[in-house]
Amino acid sequence: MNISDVAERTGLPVKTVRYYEEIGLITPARAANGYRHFSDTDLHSLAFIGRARSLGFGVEACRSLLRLYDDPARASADVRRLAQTHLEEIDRKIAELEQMRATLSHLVAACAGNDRPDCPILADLAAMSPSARG
Amino acid sequence: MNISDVAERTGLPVKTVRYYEEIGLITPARAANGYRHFSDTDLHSLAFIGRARSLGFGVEACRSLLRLYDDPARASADVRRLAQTHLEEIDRKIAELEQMRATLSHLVAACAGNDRPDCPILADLAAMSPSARG
DNA sequence: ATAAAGGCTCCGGTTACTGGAAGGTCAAGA
DNA sequence: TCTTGACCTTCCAGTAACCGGAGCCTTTAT
Repeated sequence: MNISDVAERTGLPVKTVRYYEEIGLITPARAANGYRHFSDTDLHSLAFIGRARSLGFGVEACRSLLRLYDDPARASADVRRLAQTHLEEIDRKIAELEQMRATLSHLVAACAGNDRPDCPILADLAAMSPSARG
Repeated sequence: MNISDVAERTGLPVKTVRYYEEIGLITPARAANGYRHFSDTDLHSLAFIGRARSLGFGVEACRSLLRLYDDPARASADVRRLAQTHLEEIDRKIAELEQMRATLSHLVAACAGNDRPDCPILADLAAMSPSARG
């Protein structure tokens, strides 16, 4: 299979597939003309990576997961630990975004949104903290 | 005030303050020796930016907000629109993370996390979609 | 024969900084 | 006066995970 075939079948952009090769996640064979030739294993790895990426794993975590997948002697505890760590990171991000959302939605609701200059949003941003006020 | 003073008072790293000058968010004066000299206005702008950044606004949005803040003839509707757009972006991100979280926590819960190789997490990642199975 | 489609590499840009190197400046103490 | 150490400066490189495009080669179809 050529690169556009695997791109279509994995849903990954062609550029991304080349990138994954560049960073050593996959190592497709090369045809005589220099074209990449993807095996079913390559295709499978790419699909695996794509799925992991869609769950928010970073590419280095994907590399680890792929290694674990390829290791018949792996311990599921290692996989679980990776996923657990990532899950905690997601929870942190959600909490941060929820915090922003709370403040922001409050401010948006308080803003008249008309042609007058008065604006609680700007007022909030401009309110200096004691330390900055000196 | 020198750069470390404003850094301390705004809570922003020195490097970040220099960066904000580089991209034109602030334009501090320079002393004869080349040192940046920050006015109260600069300090205030930096605090404003820091607060906006903490609400998740991108630096370009910060630039817009700062411009609006400096424009006495602004319409609060413009500010509100900016904040509303950002709020929607936050909601999109939260939804995406919640989706990841749901799948991931399900998988983590299903994984024994012992020294055996069987792992539902890897099984999920390895499950090929029909399009890829082709 | 030619043109479109697909492939290749390499370079630069994205976001918002961060770290570090090399070197000038300033205030305080011996 | 000299030195030490804390500041300050600029410039360069790197981070995450790609994306866009230039310039060039190969294959496929007409």
